[in-house]
Amino acid sequence: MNKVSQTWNQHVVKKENKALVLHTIKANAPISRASVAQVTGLNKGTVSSLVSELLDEKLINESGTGKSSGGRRPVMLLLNETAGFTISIDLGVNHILGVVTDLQGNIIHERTVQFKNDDLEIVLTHLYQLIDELIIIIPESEYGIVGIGVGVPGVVTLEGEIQLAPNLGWKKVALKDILFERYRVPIIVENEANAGAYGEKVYGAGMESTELVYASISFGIGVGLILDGKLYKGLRGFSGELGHMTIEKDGPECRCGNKGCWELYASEKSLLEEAEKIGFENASVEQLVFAAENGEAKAIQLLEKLGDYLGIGITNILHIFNPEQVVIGNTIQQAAKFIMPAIEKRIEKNAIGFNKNDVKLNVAKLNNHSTVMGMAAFNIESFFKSTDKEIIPT
Amino acid sequence: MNKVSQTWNQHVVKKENKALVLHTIKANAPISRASVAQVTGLNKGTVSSLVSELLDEKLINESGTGKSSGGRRPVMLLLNETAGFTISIDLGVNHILGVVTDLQGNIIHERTVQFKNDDLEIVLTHLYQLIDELIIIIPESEYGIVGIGVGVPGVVTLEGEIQLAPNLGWKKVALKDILFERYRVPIIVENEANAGAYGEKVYGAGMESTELVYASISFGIGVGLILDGKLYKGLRGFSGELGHMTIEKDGPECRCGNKGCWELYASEKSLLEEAEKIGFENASVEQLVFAAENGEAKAIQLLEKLGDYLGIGITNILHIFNPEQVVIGNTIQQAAKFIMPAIEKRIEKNAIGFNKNDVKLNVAKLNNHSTVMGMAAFNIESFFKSTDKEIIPT
DNA sequence: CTAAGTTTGTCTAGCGAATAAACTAAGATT
DNA sequence: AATCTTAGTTTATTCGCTAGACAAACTTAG
Repeated sequence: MNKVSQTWNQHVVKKENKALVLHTIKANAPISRASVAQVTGLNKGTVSSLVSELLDEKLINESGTGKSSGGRRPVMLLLNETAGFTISIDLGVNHILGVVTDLQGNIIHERTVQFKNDDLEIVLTHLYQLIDELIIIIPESEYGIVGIGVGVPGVVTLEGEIQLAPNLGWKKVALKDILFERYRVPIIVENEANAGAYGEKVYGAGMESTELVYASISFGIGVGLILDGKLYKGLRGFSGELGHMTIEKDGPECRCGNKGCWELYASEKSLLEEAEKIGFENASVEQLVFAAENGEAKAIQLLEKLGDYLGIGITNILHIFNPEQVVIGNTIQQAAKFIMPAIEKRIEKNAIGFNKNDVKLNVAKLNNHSTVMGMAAFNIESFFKSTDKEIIPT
Repeated sequence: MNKVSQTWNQHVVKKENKALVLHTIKANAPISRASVAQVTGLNKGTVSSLVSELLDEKLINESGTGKSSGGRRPVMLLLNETAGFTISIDLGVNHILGVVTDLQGNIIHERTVQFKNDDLEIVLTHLYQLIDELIIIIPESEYGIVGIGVGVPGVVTLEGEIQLAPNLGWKKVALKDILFERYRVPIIVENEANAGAYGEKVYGAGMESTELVYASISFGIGVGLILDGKLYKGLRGFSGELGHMTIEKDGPECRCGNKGCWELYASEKSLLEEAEKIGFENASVEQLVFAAENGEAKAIQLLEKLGDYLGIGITNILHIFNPEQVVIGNTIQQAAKFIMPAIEKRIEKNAIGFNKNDVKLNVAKLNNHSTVMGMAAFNIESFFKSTDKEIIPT
């Protein structure tokens, strides 16, 4: 018989309590030791000693005294947000968006590259160049670059290998290993919709929600699932392929091999194809929205039809997950004014009352930064986990 | 600011370690103290003292000495499975299945009632009578009836209120309160598919799986989700309404208000309606299977078509969740021989490789006992949780 | 049959981490 | 100025785990 389970001992207790104190300071800064004790339920003395360790590790700072509430004035504590920095990247089909954030998720610097050719070697060159430029900008700090995170439009395994990125034309790219080889810092590679979901949960529209579904509507459709407050990835990391959920069982064949997939009706690609058919030649979403805003009926109809199709899939989502919130993100956001009412109308008409009553439907609050901020959140979370002392086994 | 979080202290450590020891004994019985220490990673002395407490609480028993492996012979430990009993019930549309189980999930006694009239008052009378009969049978024990659990074909809130049971014609029935009022023991009311999923996970086909989707195919379709090893219920408990997932966007209207719902194509109801159309008057699933087994082409075709429709929805499930296992349960199991190959064929043809490669597709191993055993598992788990000492807050 | 080695299970001492309570510090209130 | 309040530190105590010693009970080898 093999040793199998996590045992519980005082090391674990300390680790968890320390993380709790750190998280409390991060979330409520500036805050005094006394308030931390009250919020967490820990004893004042315990908090004092944990805080002193966190100060030693430069993870937090004292920031002068606060206001008295009738007695001695408190010493306020802050997260030392510049103790380290993340490099967080949204790798898209024809652009890369890269940011440097501090440990609080504040964007220190931002940079975008546009390109046409999606060949792996070429994109990697752009990526290296972008990362190298961001690295130069990062100020000196205690922990330096705590991680590089990349969100990609494709299927990513739990091990950070891109299995398939159809819109880039990539297969089996071990991006995590490639980047680690080059930069020797912790690397996280994650699906773009998963990252977007997490970004909206941590910094965006979903800060109050634990059950959140993020629908990334762009060229294709990807969905990120936050269930019970955590990103849900499935057995191998391939969950959330709702773009390839059949909504028309005898519909046309999708390139994925399935039939009548949602993204054949409700993606940017399908929108632009429909537009082409009725005379909008080579149009972009932006142009269609512009036309719609100028009152062009054909454009308005196109967008509303798209919203209706989106509503069909989102109704399914409500029935499947009973989420607290559904967030619509990625490039389609530009058309929010026209699609959101159509989505709501479809849900209102079709969804089961219990499942639609308490749900909030929102546009991504971080705009085109959902993915990049999700990657930042992954990086930061992973860094703080690594600062917990290792448990020494016997 | 309010006290908000669980703090970690040595009471929690002890509670968790004790639960770990108990669970290890439950899962590996008969087992010696030494082996428990090895398996859990806890110190021998710690195990000894926790075991002695568990013995005092009559939750476990010593059962004589085991075989020596070259030294002193071990004292084997067993779960005291008869320290208490559960009453677990599957409340169906025209029958009630009730069982008494011990704490290991062994069925001690079983009883079924059939009826035609689904009026609440009448069904409750049957239910009371059944429970009363089961109570009489339960032997004297340390903890007595540790809980009554009822699985119902309907939408159940987190608070155990039946919001709607369409096939029973019930609305807003606070069954949990009603039963507690009468029996004064812990009551659990849960959706039938959720219970079935849990039953298969704990005692059935899914014992090795942490990501399991259980599709209960009967008059309607309900789905239970085991994600990350736990039952996933969504924000209010209404997840898993995959029966009302649109698979034909312009399909006929469902009584739920949506269009082209999966259960309009792939449920027992739809099967029997189709059968009626081609001359099987007033047939049952059983009769159709009988006909198919006798080589009647029309019956075979009907069942295969049903399997094909099921395959469409299950393909969606694979894309949405990337599960480890999909289990088909409830009354449709009788037709497994004909529908399973059709389901597999559809998945093979339509599902994305990544999502179908590692998935296991199975028929419920507990047959028509999935729900009842799930309720037993809920009861037992809830009982063991309640035996953990309370953490005294300061 | 005996001596040596092995395994099980208990016991004791010690350690780490949390708590309670006393204490110091520094303000507000009357 | 005297007293009350609140913040933060220090000390003593408690609790649960671990290590290691030890006794009991068994196997194995000569």
